[in-house]
Amino acid sequence: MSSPIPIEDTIAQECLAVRLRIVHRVATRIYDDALRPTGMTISQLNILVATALLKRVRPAEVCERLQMDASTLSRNVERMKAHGWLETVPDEDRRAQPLRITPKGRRLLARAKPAWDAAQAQVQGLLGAETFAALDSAVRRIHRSEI
Amino acid sequence: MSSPIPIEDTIAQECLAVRLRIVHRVATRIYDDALRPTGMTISQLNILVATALLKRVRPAEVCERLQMDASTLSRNVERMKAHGWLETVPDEDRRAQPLRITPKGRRLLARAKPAWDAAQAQVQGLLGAETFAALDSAVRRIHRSEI
DNA sequence: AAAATGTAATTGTATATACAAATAAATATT
DNA sequence: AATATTTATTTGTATATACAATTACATTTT
Repeated sequence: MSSPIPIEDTIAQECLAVRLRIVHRVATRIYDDALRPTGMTISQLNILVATALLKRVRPAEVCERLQMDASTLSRNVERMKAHGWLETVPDEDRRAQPLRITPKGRRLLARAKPAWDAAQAQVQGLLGAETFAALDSAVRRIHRSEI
Repeated sequence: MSSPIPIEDTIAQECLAVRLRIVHRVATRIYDDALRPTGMTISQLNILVATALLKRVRPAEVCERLQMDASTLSRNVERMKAHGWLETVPDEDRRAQPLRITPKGRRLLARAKPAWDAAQAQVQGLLGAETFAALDSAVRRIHRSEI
């Protein structure tokens, strides 16, 4: 006669979310600390990188890539435009507000690179090599499944 | 003569943070969607589980386990107390405000279990088996390194 | 014992996030 | 062509998060 396992034991032992969220908090803290002297956060750096990479990109495509709600991106872009790091360019479809990185944004990116290097190395050490591969394949699966 | 690789290419190809944050957003969406009928979020469920597991726990210990800032936990607990899911019990050290799950909180936990099961299965499928192991060992490393 | 230091938690303020609703413009339907 | 539907983005509102400062209490130092 064994007593049933309490719900909290099962969830604590198996929950993916709690582990993912812990790692997310720790990593965000490390990147944000490193980036603080640049005035940018890791969330904003990821948006800046996506924009620089795609040259000229609609908010909706950044949302798709980063799996971010459009309203979240909108507020982040608002702050980044206020800093002069991003700008909006006209589009044939007048609903669209394509984004482009500004020269000031490019300079910020160059200045932030060493801070990113340091944070990346620190988080890599904390998470272990297998974690990058796991996250990368998870992201690929997410992007494939959203077709 | 090869041109240098642009900063945005390097960061996009290697950044742990962007991958972690994408997976975090997707997983949070799935758990929160599943839990919505219960009135609880996955962040709150994780706090409820930690409290139930430890019977009677100081906020500072929950913060340590979940790697959450004390002010963040304070606001979350505030909401959960307003719902009647958690309560504060007295402590010898009068600075401390130990937490305990209420009977209402226990009933919520039981009611939320099937929703958690469904979300957990869905996220497991999306992230793949190797991801749980990677995250779990990362969390263990984080907890060990914070001694 | 008084003063200084340390610790636990909360409060002020800001960013990050998402859902729901609104707005504006393009496309499809009748 | 007028109406309906869809699409792109923003705005309203709420939770999640953290840093800095504050409050209240405990411990250590003098």
